[in-house]
Amino acid sequence: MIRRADGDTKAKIIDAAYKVLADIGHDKASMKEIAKEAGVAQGLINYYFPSKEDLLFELFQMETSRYCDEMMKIDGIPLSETFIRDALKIPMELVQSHPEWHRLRFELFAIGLRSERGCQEIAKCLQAGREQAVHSMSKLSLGDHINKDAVSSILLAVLDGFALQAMSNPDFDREAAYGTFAEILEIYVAVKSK
Amino acid sequence: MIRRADGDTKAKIIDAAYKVLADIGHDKASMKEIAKEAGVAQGLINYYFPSKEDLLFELFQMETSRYCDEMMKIDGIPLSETFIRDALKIPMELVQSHPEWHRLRFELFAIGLRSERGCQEIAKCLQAGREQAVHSMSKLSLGDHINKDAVSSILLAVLDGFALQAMSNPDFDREAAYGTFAEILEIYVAVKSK
DNA sequence: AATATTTGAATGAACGTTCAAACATGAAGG
DNA sequence: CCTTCATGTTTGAACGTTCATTCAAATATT
Repeated sequence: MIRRADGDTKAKIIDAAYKVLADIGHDKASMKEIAKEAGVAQGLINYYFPSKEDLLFELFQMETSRYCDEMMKIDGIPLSETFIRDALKIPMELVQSHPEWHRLRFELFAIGLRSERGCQEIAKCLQAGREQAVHSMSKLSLGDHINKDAVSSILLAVLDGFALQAMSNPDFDREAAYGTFAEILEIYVAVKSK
Repeated sequence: MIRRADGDTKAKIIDAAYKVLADIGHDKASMKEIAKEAGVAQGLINYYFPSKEDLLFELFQMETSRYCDEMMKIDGIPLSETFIRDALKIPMELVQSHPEWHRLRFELFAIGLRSERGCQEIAKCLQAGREQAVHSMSKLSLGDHINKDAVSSILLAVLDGFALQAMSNPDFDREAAYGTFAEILEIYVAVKSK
Protein backbone atom coordinates (compact mmCIF):
# COMPACT_ATOMS: atom_id res chain seq x y z
CA MET A 1 0.00 0.00 0.00
CA ILE A 2 2.80 2.37 0.82
CA ARG A 3 6.07 2.70 -1.02
CA ARG A 4 9.04 4.84 -0.15
CA ALA A 5 12.76 5.09 -0.59
CA ASP A 6 14.51 2.16 1.10
CA GLY A 7 17.00 4.33 2.92
CA ASP A 8 14.35 6.00 4.94
CA THR A 9 14.42 3.87 8.06
CA LYS A 10 11.84 5.89 9.90
CA ALA A 11 9.32 5.42 7.11
CA LYS A 12 10.16 1.73 7.01
CA ILE A 13 9.26 1.45 10.68
CA ILE A 14 5.99 3.32 10.26
CA ASP A 15 5.06 1.11 7.32
CA ALA A 16 5.79 -1.97 9.39
CA ALA A 17 3.84 -0.57 12.32
CA TYR A 18 0.89 0.03 10.03
CA LYS A 19 0.97 -3.54 8.82
CA VAL A 20 1.25 -5.12 12.24
CA LEU A 21 -1.28 -2.81 13.88
CA ALA A 22 -3.81 -3.26 11.12
CA ASP A 23 -3.42 -6.98 11.60
CA ILE A 24 -3.43 -7.45 15.36
CA GLY A 25 -3.95 -4.03 16.98
CA HIS A 26 -1.94 -1.58 18.98
CA ASP A 27 -1.93 -3.49 22.23
CA LYS A 28 -1.11 -6.93 20.90
CA ALA A 29 1.55 -5.51 18.60
CA SER A 30 4.91 -5.52 20.34
CA MET A 31 7.88 -3.36 19.46
CA LYS A 32 9.72 -6.60 18.80
CA GLU A 33 7.22 -7.69 16.16
CA ILE A 34 7.13 -4.27 14.51
CA ALA A 35 10.92 -4.29 14.37
CA LYS A 36 10.89 -7.76 12.89
CA GLU A 37 8.39 -6.70 10.23
CA ALA A 38 10.54 -3.66 9.43
CA GLY A 39 13.68 -5.77 9.35
CA VAL A 40 15.53 -3.76 11.98
CA ALA A 41 16.74 -4.31 15.51
CA GLN A 42 14.28 -3.80 18.32
CA GLY A 43 16.10 -0.92 19.91
CA LEU A 44 16.17 1.10 16.71
CA ILE A 45 12.53 2.04 16.98
CA ASN A 46 13.21 3.94 20.18
CA TYR A 47 16.02 5.73 18.40
CA TYR A 48 13.54 7.32 15.98
CA PHE A 49 10.53 7.41 18.28
CA PRO A 50 10.93 8.31 21.95
CA SER A 51 8.19 5.87 22.87
CA LYS A 52 5.61 3.52 21.42
CA GLU A 53 3.00 6.20 22.02
CA ASP A 54 4.90 8.61 19.79
CA LEU A 55 5.03 6.01 17.06
CA LEU A 56 1.27 5.57 17.30
CA PHE A 57 0.68 9.30 17.07
CA GLU A 58 2.80 9.64 13.96
CA LEU A 59 0.99 6.69 12.46
CA PHE A 60 -2.40 8.19 13.21
CA GLN A 61 -1.33 11.48 11.68
CA MET A 62 -0.13 9.73 8.53
CA GLU A 63 -3.28 7.61 8.22
CA THR A 64 -5.53 10.61 8.61
CA SER A 65 -3.75 12.66 5.99
CA ARG A 66 -3.78 9.69 3.65
CA TYR A 67 -7.53 9.46 4.11
CA CYS A 68 -7.85 13.17 3.35
CA ASP A 69 -5.70 12.78 0.26
CA GLU A 70 -7.99 10.06 -1.06
CA MET A 71 -11.01 12.23 -0.42
CA MET A 72 -9.34 15.12 -2.20
CA LYS A 73 -9.87 13.21 -5.42
CA ILE A 74 -13.47 14.39 -5.27
CA ASP A 75 -12.22 17.74 -6.49
CA GLY A 76 -11.32 16.10 -9.79
CA ILE A 77 -14.87 15.00 -10.51
CA PRO A 78 -16.69 17.26 -13.00
CA LEU A 79 -19.82 18.95 -11.72
CA SER A 80 -22.81 17.25 -13.32
CA GLU A 81 -26.19 15.67 -12.73
CA THR A 82 -24.51 12.66 -11.18
CA PHE A 83 -21.90 14.59 -9.21
CA ILE A 84 -23.13 13.46 -5.82
CA ARG A 85 -23.21 9.81 -6.87
CA ASP A 86 -19.78 10.03 -8.45
CA ALA A 87 -18.32 11.71 -5.40
CA LEU A 88 -19.70 9.06 -3.05
CA LYS A 89 -18.04 6.31 -5.08
CA ILE A 90 -14.63 7.32 -3.77
CA PRO A 91 -15.24 6.65 -0.07
CA MET A 92 -17.35 3.63 -0.95
CA GLU A 93 -14.55 1.97 -2.85
CA LEU A 94 -12.14 2.96 -0.11
CA VAL A 95 -14.09 1.02 2.46
CA GLN A 96 -14.46 -1.92 0.14
CA SER A 97 -10.82 -2.17 -0.85
CA HIS A 98 -9.18 -1.37 2.49
CA PRO A 99 -11.41 -2.38 5.38
CA GLU A 100 -8.45 -2.95 7.70
CA TRP A 101 -7.37 0.60 7.06
CA HIS A 102 -10.61 1.92 8.48
CA ARG A 103 -10.56 -0.52 11.35
CA LEU A 104 -7.17 0.81 12.39
CA ARG A 105 -8.36 4.38 11.96
CA PHE A 106 -11.19 3.78 14.41
CA GLU A 107 -8.95 1.92 16.82
CA LEU A 108 -6.40 4.71 16.95
CA PHE A 109 -9.22 7.20 17.23
CA ALA A 110 -10.82 5.43 20.17
CA ILE A 111 -7.61 4.98 22.11
CA GLY A 112 -6.46 8.49 21.27
CA LEU A 113 -9.53 9.97 22.90
CA ARG A 114 -8.43 8.49 26.22
CA SER A 115 -5.63 10.96 26.75
CA GLU A 116 -5.36 14.71 26.76
CA ARG A 117 -2.58 14.59 24.23
CA GLY A 118 -4.51 12.21 22.03
CA CYS A 119 -7.53 14.49 21.96
CA GLN A 120 -5.45 17.44 20.84
CA GLU A 121 -3.69 15.38 18.20
CA ILE A 122 -7.00 14.05 16.87
CA ALA A 123 -8.64 17.46 16.83
CA LYS A 124 -5.69 18.79 14.81
CA CYS A 125 -5.80 15.91 12.33
CA LEU A 126 -9.55 16.02 11.74
CA GLN A 127 -9.75 19.77 11.29
CA ALA A 128 -8.31 19.40 7.78
CA GLY A 129 -10.89 16.79 6.87
CA ARG A 130 -13.75 18.98 7.91
CA GLU A 131 -12.43 21.96 6.01
CA GLN A 132 -12.06 19.88 2.91
CA ALA A 133 -15.60 18.59 3.15
CA VAL A 134 -16.89 22.16 3.28
CA HIS A 135 -14.66 23.01 0.35
CA SER A 136 -15.97 20.10 -1.74
CA MET A 137 -19.51 21.16 -0.94
CA SER A 138 -18.89 24.62 -2.29
CA LYS A 139 -19.04 23.13 -5.78
CA LEU A 140 -22.74 22.59 -5.28
CA SER A 141 -23.88 26.16 -5.37
CA LEU A 142 -26.41 25.85 -2.61
CA GLY A 143 -28.29 28.82 -1.31
CA ASP A 144 -26.91 30.91 1.52
CA HIS A 145 -29.63 29.85 3.89
CA ILE A 146 -28.33 26.33 4.37
CA ASN A 147 -25.76 25.43 7.01
CA LYS A 148 -22.74 24.13 5.15
CA ASP A 149 -20.96 23.08 8.32
CA ALA A 150 -23.93 21.00 9.33
CA VAL A 151 -24.27 19.33 5.93
CA SER A 152 -20.55 18.60 5.97
CA SER A 153 -20.94 17.00 9.36
CA ILE A 154 -23.71 14.81 8.02
CA LEU A 155 -21.62 13.83 5.05
CA LEU A 156 -18.62 12.86 7.16
CA ALA A 157 -20.88 11.13 9.67
CA VAL A 158 -22.48 8.98 7.01
CA LEU A 159 -19.12 8.01 5.55
CA ASP A 160 -17.78 6.97 8.94
CA GLY A 161 -21.01 5.24 9.83
CA PHE A 162 -21.11 3.31 6.57
CA ALA A 163 -17.51 2.24 7.10
CA LEU A 164 -18.43 0.92 10.54
CA GLN A 165 -21.37 -0.99 9.16
CA ALA A 166 -19.44 -2.39 6.23
CA MET A 167 -16.82 -3.73 8.63
CA SER A 168 -19.26 -5.32 11.03
CA ASN A 169 -22.05 -6.50 8.79
CA PRO A 170 -21.14 -8.89 5.97
CA ASP A 171 -24.63 -8.43 4.51
CA PHE A 172 -24.29 -4.65 4.35
CA ASP A 173 -25.62 -3.55 0.97
CA ARG A 174 -23.16 -0.86 -0.04
CA GLU A 175 -24.77 0.01 -3.34
CA ALA A 176 -28.20 0.44 -1.82
CA ALA A 177 -26.97 2.45 1.15
CA TYR A 178 -24.79 4.84 -0.85
CA GLY A 179 -27.37 5.06 -3.62
CA THR A 180 -30.18 5.95 -1.25
CA PHE A 181 -28.03 8.50 0.52
CA ALA A 182 -27.16 10.09 -2.81
CA GLU A 183 -30.86 10.24 -3.63
CA ILE A 184 -31.64 11.90 -0.33
CA LEU A 185 -28.94 14.48 -0.88
CA GLU A 186 -30.06 15.11 -4.44
CA ILE A 187 -33.60 15.80 -3.30
CA TYR A 188 -32.31 18.09 -0.57
CA VAL A 189 -30.10 20.02 -2.97
CA ALA A 190 -32.89 20.27 -5.53
CA VAL A 191 -35.36 21.62 -2.98
CA LYS A 192 -32.86 24.00 -1.46
CA SER A 193 -31.63 25.37 -4.79
CA LYS A 194 -35.07 26.54 -5.77
CA MET B 1 -24.95 4.55 35.71
CA ILE B 2 -25.75 0.94 36.50
CA ARG B 3 -27.37 -0.35 39.66
CA ARG B 4 -27.98 -3.93 40.64
CA ALA B 5 -28.45 -6.16 43.65
CA ASP B 6 -25.31 -6.23 45.76
CA GLY B 7 -25.19 -10.00 45.97
CA ASP B 8 -24.62 -10.31 42.27
CA THR B 9 -20.86 -10.48 42.21
CA LYS B 10 -20.64 -11.03 38.48
CA ALA B 11 -22.60 -7.87 37.79
CA LYS B 12 -20.46 -6.00 40.30
CA ILE B 13 -17.39 -6.99 38.34
CA ILE B 14 -18.88 -5.95 35.01
CA ASP B 15 -19.89 -2.61 36.46
CA ALA B 16 -16.38 -2.07 37.75
CA ALA B 17 -14.92 -3.13 34.42
CA TYR B 18 -17.14 -0.63 32.67
CA LYS B 19 -15.95 2.16 34.91
CA VAL B 20 -12.28 1.38 34.59
CA LEU B 21 -12.41 0.68 30.85
CA ALA B 22 -14.36 3.85 30.13
CA ASP B 23 -11.73 5.74 32.05
CA ILE B 24 -8.45 4.27 30.84
CA GLY B 25 -9.21 1.68 28.15
CA HIS B 26 -9.09 -2.07 27.82
CA ASP B 27 -5.33 -2.41 27.50
CA LYS B 28 -4.31 -0.09 30.33
CA ALA B 29 -6.95 -1.55 32.61
CA SER B 30 -5.55 -4.43 34.63
CA MET B 31 -7.52 -7.19 36.25
CA LYS B 32 -6.07 -5.97 39.53
CA GLU B 33 -7.54 -2.51 39.10
CA ILE B 34 -10.92 -3.84 38.00
CA ALA B 35 -10.96 -6.11 41.05
CA LYS B 36 -10.07 -3.18 43.28
CA GLU B 37 -12.86 -1.08 41.79
CA ALA B 38 -15.29 -3.96 42.29
CA GLY B 39 -14.06 -4.51 45.83
CA VAL B 40 -13.15 -8.15 45.32
CA ALA B 41 -9.97 -10.20 45.22
CA GLN B 42 -8.04 -10.34 41.99
CA GLY B 43 -8.49 -14.02 41.40
CA LEU B 44 -12.26 -13.86 41.69
CA ILE B 45 -12.67 -12.33 38.26
CA ASN B 46 -11.25 -15.45 36.66
CA TYR B 47 -13.72 -17.48 38.69
CA TYR B 48 -16.62 -15.83 36.88
CA PHE B 49 -14.90 -15.10 33.58
CA PRO B 50 -12.51 -17.65 32.07
CA SER B 51 -10.33 -14.85 30.73
CA LYS B 52 -10.13 -11.10 30.38
CA GLU B 53 -11.32 -11.47 26.81
CA ASP B 54 -14.51 -13.13 28.00
CA LEU B 55 -15.12 -10.28 30.39
CA LEU B 56 -14.73 -7.80 27.54
CA PHE B 57 -17.17 -9.68 25.36
CA GLU B 58 -19.82 -9.75 28.06
CA LEU B 59 -19.24 -6.06 28.63
CA PHE B 60 -19.63 -5.28 24.95
CA GLN B 61 -22.82 -7.28 24.80
CA MET B 62 -24.23 -5.42 27.77
CA GLU B 63 -23.24 -2.01 26.43
CA THR B 64 -24.81 -2.73 23.06
CA SER B 65 -28.09 -3.88 24.50
CA ARG B 66 -28.16 -0.88 26.79
CA TYR B 67 -27.70 1.35 23.75
CA CYS B 68 -30.56 -0.44 22.03
CA ASP B 69 -32.74 -0.04 25.10
CA GLU B 70 -32.17 3.70 25.10
CA MET B 71 -33.04 3.87 21.44
CA MET B 72 -36.18 1.88 22.06
CA LYS B 73 -37.56 4.93 23.81
CA ILE B 74 -38.23 6.30 20.34
CA ASP B 75 -41.21 3.99 20.21
CA GLY B 76 -42.82 6.03 22.96
CA ILE B 77 -42.79 9.23 20.94
CA PRO B 78 -46.15 10.07 19.39
CA LEU B 79 -46.24 10.31 15.62
CA SER B 80 -46.54 13.95 14.67
CA GLU B 81 -45.18 16.76 12.51
CA THR B 82 -42.05 16.89 14.65
CA PHE B 83 -41.64 13.15 15.06
CA ILE B 84 -38.29 13.01 13.31
CA ARG B 85 -36.89 15.87 15.38
CA ASP B 86 -38.20 14.39 18.60
CA ALA B 87 -36.80 10.99 17.78
CA LEU B 88 -33.35 12.42 17.06
CA LYS B 89 -33.26 14.10 20.44
CA ILE B 90 -32.76 10.77 22.18
CA PRO B 91 -29.44 9.81 20.61
CA MET B 92 -28.33 13.44 20.70
CA GLU B 93 -28.76 13.70 24.43
CA LEU B 94 -27.17 10.31 24.84
CA VAL B 95 -23.96 11.52 23.23
CA GLN B 96 -24.03 14.72 25.22
CA SER B 97 -24.62 13.13 28.60
CA HIS B 98 -22.40 10.05 28.24
CA PRO B 99 -19.53 10.68 25.84
CA GLU B 100 -17.29 8.13 27.58
CA TRP B 101 -19.93 5.50 27.00
CA HIS B 102 -19.68 5.98 23.26
CA ARG B 103 -15.92 6.13 23.37
CA LEU B 104 -15.86 2.73 25.02
CA ARG B 105 -18.39 1.38 22.54
CA PHE B 106 -16.12 2.33 19.65
CA GLU B 107 -13.05 1.00 21.40
CA LEU B 108 -14.62 -2.39 22.05
CA PHE B 109 -15.95 -2.37 18.51
CA ALA B 110 -12.57 -1.67 16.96
CA ILE B 111 -10.72 -4.27 18.99
CA GLY B 112 -13.49 -6.79 18.53
CA LEU B 113 -13.15 -6.64 14.77
CA ARG B 114 -9.58 -7.94 15.07
CA SER B 115 -10.61 -11.47 15.91
CA GLU B 116 -12.88 -14.01 14.32
CA ARG B 117 -14.77 -14.47 17.54
CA GLY B 118 -15.10 -10.72 18.00
CA CYS B 119 -16.59 -10.28 14.55
CA GLN B 120 -19.23 -12.90 15.22
CA GLU B 121 -20.04 -11.41 18.61
CA ILE B 122 -20.35 -7.93 17.13
CA ALA B 123 -22.49 -9.07 14.22
CA LYS B 124 -24.82 -10.75 16.68
CA CYS B 125 -25.07 -7.69 18.92
CA LEU B 126 -25.67 -5.20 16.13
CA GLN B 127 -28.31 -7.24 14.36
CA ALA B 128 -30.83 -6.24 17.03
CA GLY B 129 -30.01 -2.57 16.58
CA ARG B 130 -30.59 -2.71 12.87
CA GLU B 131 -33.88 -4.50 13.25
CA GLN B 132 -35.05 -1.94 15.73
CA ALA B 133 -34.14 0.92 13.41
CA VAL B 134 -36.24 -0.63 10.66
CA HIS B 135 -39.05 -1.14 13.16
CA SER B 136 -38.98 2.50 14.29
CA MET B 137 -39.06 3.60 10.70
CA SER B 138 -42.22 1.65 10.05
CA LYS B 139 -44.06 4.34 11.99
CA LEU B 140 -43.43 6.69 9.13
CA SER B 141 -45.73 5.18 6.56
CA LEU B 142 -43.37 5.59 3.65
CA GLY B 143 -44.19 4.23 0.24
CA ASP B 144 -43.17 0.75 -0.76
CA HIS B 145 -40.70 1.97 -3.33
CA ILE B 146 -38.14 3.17 -0.80
CA ASN B 147 -35.47 0.93 0.65
CA LYS B 148 -36.10 0.80 4.38
CA ASP B 149 -32.92 -1.13 5.07
CA ALA B 150 -30.89 1.53 3.29
CA VAL B 151 -32.57 4.40 5.12
CA SER B 152 -32.02 2.58 8.41
CA SER B 153 -28.36 2.22 7.56
CA ILE B 154 -28.15 5.94 6.90
CA LEU B 155 -29.87 6.70 10.18
CA LEU B 156 -27.54 4.50 12.19
CA ALA B 157 -24.55 5.79 10.27
CA VAL B 158 -25.37 9.40 11.05
CA LEU B 159 -25.88 8.65 14.72
CA ASP B 160 -22.52 6.89 14.98
CA GLY B 161 -20.82 9.55 12.89
CA PHE B 162 -22.24 12.38 14.98
CA ALA B 163 -21.10 10.61 18.13
CA LEU B 164 -17.59 10.39 16.72
CA GLN B 165 -17.58 14.05 15.81
CA ALA B 166 -19.01 15.15 19.13
CA MET B 167 -16.25 13.26 20.92
CA SER B 168 -13.41 14.63 18.85
CA ASN B 169 -14.53 18.15 18.03
CA PRO B 170 -15.29 20.44 20.96
CA ASP B 171 -16.79 22.96 18.52
CA PHE B 172 -19.21 20.43 17.06
CA ASP B 173 -22.58 22.14 16.78
CA ARG B 174 -24.99 19.41 17.84
CA GLU B 175 -28.17 21.40 17.43
CA ALA B 176 -27.28 22.48 13.91
CA ALA B 177 -26.12 19.05 12.80
CA TYR B 178 -29.12 17.14 14.17
CA GLY B 179 -31.50 19.88 13.08
CA THR B 180 -30.22 19.91 9.53
CA PHE B 181 -30.32 16.14 9.34
CA ALA B 182 -33.92 16.16 10.56
CA GLU B 183 -34.73 18.73 7.88
CA ILE B 184 -33.13 16.58 5.20
CA LEU B 185 -35.10 13.54 6.33
CA GLU B 186 -38.32 15.52 6.52
CA ILE B 187 -37.90 16.69 2.95
CA TYR B 188 -37.12 13.16 1.83
CA VAL B 189 -40.13 11.71 3.60
CA ALA B 190 -42.38 14.46 2.25
CA VAL B 191 -41.24 13.92 -1.33
CA LYS B 192 -41.43 10.16 -1.05
CA SER B 193 -44.86 10.10 0.56
CA LYS B 194 -46.43 11.91 -2.36
C1' DA C 1 -20.23 -32.32 55.86
C1' DA C 2 -20.23 -31.13 51.19
C1' DT C 3 -20.26 -27.68 47.91
C1' DA C 4 -19.77 -22.97 46.35
C1' DT C 5 -17.43 -18.81 46.71
C1' DT C 6 -13.55 -15.80 47.86
C1' DT C 7 -8.81 -14.74 48.92
C1' DG C 8 -4.15 -13.01 47.67
C1' DA C 9 0.40 -14.66 47.03
C1' DA C 10 3.00 -17.15 43.51
C1' DT C 11 4.10 -18.03 38.68
C1' DG C 12 5.85 -17.44 34.41
C1' DA C 13 5.58 -14.98 30.34
C1' DA C 14 5.78 -10.66 27.80
C1' DC C 15 6.57 -6.07 27.29
C1' DG C 16 8.81 -1.13 26.54
C1' DT C 17 12.88 0.93 27.27
C1' DT C 18 17.88 1.42 28.03
C1' DC C 19 22.57 1.03 26.92
C1' DA C 20 27.21 -0.28 25.90
C1' DA C 21 29.16 -1.84 22.09
C1' DA C 22 29.53 -2.38 17.03
C1' DC C 23 29.25 -0.52 12.58
C1' DA C 24 28.87 3.01 8.83
C1' DT C 25 29.82 7.45 6.94
C1' DG C 26 32.41 11.12 5.54
C1' DA C 27 35.22 15.14 6.45
C1' DA C 28 40.00 16.62 7.84
C1' DG C 29 44.86 15.98 7.81
C1' DG C 30 49.05 13.87 6.29
C1' DC D 1 45.27 7.62 -1.34
C1' DC D 2 45.24 6.28 3.16
C1' DT D 3 44.55 7.14 8.08
C1' DT D 4 42.20 9.35 11.85
C1' DC D 5 38.55 10.75 14.20
C1' DA D 6 34.00 12.44 15.20
C1' DT D 7 29.33 11.83 14.32
C1' DG D 8 25.32 9.34 13.17
C1' DT D 9 23.18 4.83 12.95
C1' DT D 10 22.25 0.03 14.26
C1' DT D 11 22.42 -3.94 17.19
C1' DG D 12 20.53 -7.18 20.61
C1' DA D 13 21.12 -8.52 25.26
C1' DA D 14 19.81 -6.92 29.80
C1' DC D 15 16.67 -4.60 32.99
C1' DG D 16 12.90 -3.69 35.57
C1' DT D 17 8.22 -3.70 35.45
C1' DT D 18 3.60 -5.24 34.67
C1' DC D 19 0.27 -8.42 33.66
C1' DA D 20 -3.27 -12.48 33.30
C1' DT D 21 -3.76 -16.61 35.21
C1' DT D 22 -3.32 -20.33 38.68
C1' DC D 23 -4.01 -22.49 42.99
C1' DA D 24 -3.94 -24.03 47.69
C1' DA D 25 -6.06 -22.38 51.48
C1' DA D 26 -9.81 -19.90 53.86
C1' DT D 27 -14.50 -18.73 54.33
C1' DA D 28 -19.42 -18.87 53.46
C1' DT D 29 -23.60 -21.36 52.14
C1' DT D 30 -26.57 -25.19 51.67
